[in-house]
Amino acid sequence: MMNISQAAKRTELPPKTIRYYEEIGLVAPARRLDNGYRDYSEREIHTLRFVARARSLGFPVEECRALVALYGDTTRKSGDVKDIALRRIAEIDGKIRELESMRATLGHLAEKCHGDDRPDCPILNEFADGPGA
Amino acid sequence: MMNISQAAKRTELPPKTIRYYEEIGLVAPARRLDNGYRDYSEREIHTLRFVARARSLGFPVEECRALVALYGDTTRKSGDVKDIALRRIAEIDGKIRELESMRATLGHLAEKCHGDDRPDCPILNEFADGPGA
DNA sequence: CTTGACCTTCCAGTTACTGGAGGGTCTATC
DNA sequence: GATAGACCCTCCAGTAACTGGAAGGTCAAG
Repeated sequence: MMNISQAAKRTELPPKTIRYYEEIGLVAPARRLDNGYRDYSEREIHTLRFVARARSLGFPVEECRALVALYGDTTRKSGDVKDIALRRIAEIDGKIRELESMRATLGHLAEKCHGDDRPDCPILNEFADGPGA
Repeated sequence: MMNISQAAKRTELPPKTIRYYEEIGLVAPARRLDNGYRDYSEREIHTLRFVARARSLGFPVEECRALVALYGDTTRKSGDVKDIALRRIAEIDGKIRELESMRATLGHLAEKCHGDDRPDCPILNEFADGPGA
């Protein structure tokens, strides 16, 4: 008799998110009690946690779906899982590079800006006239 | 007589995006020709480029709105601009840290995974049983 | 028996576009 | 003048992954 808010506590996912994962078929529909309430077993908590961990590492929901399927497939090849992970790593690396480039540009600009009551502002100037103009 | 696709080339924004920015009031509505086509002047190209640069540095559209307003306000305080930039930098730093943490975890896991035809997979194991289980 | 905290479903909104349908316009060519 | 291809317009729907809220049923305590 574990209702959705208990499941939420155990998985650290909000109830809304659990319902959502069920709705999109990322996890199997929960058993229902006579009153219509969802009832969770350890098995489902386990799957929800699996998904929560994958999501927290940045895997998009569709890849979580694939990962859940691989997890349930005892004939899987670990190479398939690793491929997904490596692709994800490459994406993360790309995003980090992009953010670091933004961070560097913004850092330089902020340094050059007095940040006082006067209107003169190198940040706006660069936005207006382009890099290094 | 600069139509939207010319403006798109000059600003490196897709025509759809330019229309969108107009629709949400991020930029002023373009003048229209008799046939209903938008017609852009240098002034608008300038603003669109301003927005494009701010967006490329990761400022959300709403902050771009604020930045455009500050740009047009000759009585602005550069401190207000700098505040926005510093907040943005803090956000970027937070995202970078988050991504680096994901990256580290995934890197370790991928290293430990053979990535061959066998089903045994430390990545799935960790997703299933939690960190360090 | 009522209050408050649950639960349910369904709908709308978020961010910043992007794709596509349906339809008008312009330019060049036949 | 007709047609083709490349434009332009508007409006609607969809994306990712939820989140908030309304409307209404349920349950446990007092």
